[in-house]
Amino acid sequence: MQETLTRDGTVPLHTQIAEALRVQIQNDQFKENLPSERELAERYAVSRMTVRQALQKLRLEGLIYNERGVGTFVNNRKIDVHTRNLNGFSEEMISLGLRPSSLVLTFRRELAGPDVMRDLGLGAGAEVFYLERLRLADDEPMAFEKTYLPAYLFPKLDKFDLTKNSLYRVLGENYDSRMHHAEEVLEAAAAPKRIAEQLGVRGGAPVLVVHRVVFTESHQPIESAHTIYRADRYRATFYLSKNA
Amino acid sequence: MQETLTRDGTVPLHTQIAEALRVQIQNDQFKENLPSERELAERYAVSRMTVRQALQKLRLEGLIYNERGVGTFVNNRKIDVHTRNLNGFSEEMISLGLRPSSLVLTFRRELAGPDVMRDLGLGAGAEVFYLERLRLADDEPMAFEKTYLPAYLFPKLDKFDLTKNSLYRVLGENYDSRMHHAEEVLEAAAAPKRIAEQLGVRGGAPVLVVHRVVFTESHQPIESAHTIYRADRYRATFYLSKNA
DNA sequence: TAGTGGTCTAGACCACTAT
DNA sequence: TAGTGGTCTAGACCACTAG
Repeated sequence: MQETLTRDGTVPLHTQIAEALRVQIQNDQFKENLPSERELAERYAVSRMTVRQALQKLRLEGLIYNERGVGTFVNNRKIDVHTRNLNGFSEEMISLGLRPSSLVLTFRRELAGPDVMRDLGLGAGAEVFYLERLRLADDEPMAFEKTYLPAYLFPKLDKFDLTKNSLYRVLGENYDSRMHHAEEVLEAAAAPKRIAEQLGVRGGAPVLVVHRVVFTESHQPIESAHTIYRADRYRATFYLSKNA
Repeated sequence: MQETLTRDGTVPLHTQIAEALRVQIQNDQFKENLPSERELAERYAVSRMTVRQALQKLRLEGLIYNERGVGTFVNNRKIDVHTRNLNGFSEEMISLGLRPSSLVLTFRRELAGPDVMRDLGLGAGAEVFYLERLRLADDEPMAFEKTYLPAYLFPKLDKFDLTKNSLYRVLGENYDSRMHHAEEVLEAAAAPKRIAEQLGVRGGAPVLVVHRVVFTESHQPIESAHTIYRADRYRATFYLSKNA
């Protein structure tokens, strides 16, 4: 069997192979063990190093693992890694089998505070867009989210309807600004009254606070966000590796 | 300048290069930008692919980042990534500049419960070692930790004094069992009374619960642990990447 | 012994950035 | 134009595992 890849240089071969394998894994095309690296190289008509690059990606997600001298195997634990969802709240909820929706509570331009200035690498007096959203999953409150974006990078951002459009899609399609990596700090807290009310929990109930700063490929910070999850509805899963 | 590496095959060249670069980065040997990949290849007398493997490791930790057509740069944000500390509590505390210590509260052999059986892939009736420790940083309670280990993998584990020896060191040196990767689930909770007392916080205070399952290279689970951190003392930092 | 993943080489071409 | 990182090739040898 010879699989064909797009070779016009727009999408790296290893990315295409990784995505193809991901689909096949999700559809249980492999019982447990994947074809050997040499066989995959032949199947996709690429070198073995290219196959290894594709497998490395899936390995770091915890989707597969290797045994020296034995082979490559599918990780049968059905983990849904938070890391994998560097695409935003909506995608993560969908992958969890939930229907996401949002309520925009606030959207305005304002002066950046000291923490936001530091996160986004801004100077004194810089302005940001401040977006406050209630995030729902299956129409039930899941998280309260405060997002800050540098105003100078996204002129006229307030012209977009963020009720209907994904923020990341707006940034990507209209400003050519795409997330590439991010820093996240997770901590536990007691819900302040105003946020507890929005989330539908009692004041002081435990919440998981995820503070995320998102960067482009050239390491420019484009977003600082605080997502306050209901502890009874959300847990964050990570996959750690000595190779990372 | 020609750097020499150990070439007896015991430690991969890319690992040695990564560690050498890590030290140089910590000592601010590079102002901001690293030498180019081609220059590093020459300096260490290896191929460029080997250098890239070393850099990939540091990139996934968030220690460095790349700009196409420009170069490789040190990430100046002083983040202390939780992922990097796949070595245990002690190492993580030291990297945070704190002095770690432990108090063993319980250490016994017992029948595995259903959750532990699932985590460790054990059958009904299997036994585990149960270890309960209070983890201190600078002599102040930081976390309460419950650890489960398959008894059949670690016979006579109870002969070791875990007050003085690192658990991971004991497993590595005496049972040749080394952690290679792990799954972690993080959630927020309210501290139950008994644990709150140990941690020195009021009952119901927010805590960050980290549930970790540790695997060897051949994907055998060797440990299931629940670490309950004081929310006022601990936050977990992660670095996420599209390449992972 | 045959097959596997882990490592490594010595090149190559590309798109991109800075000058 | 020169230099950079991103990608890819077509090999190679090794340690390891299974039969």
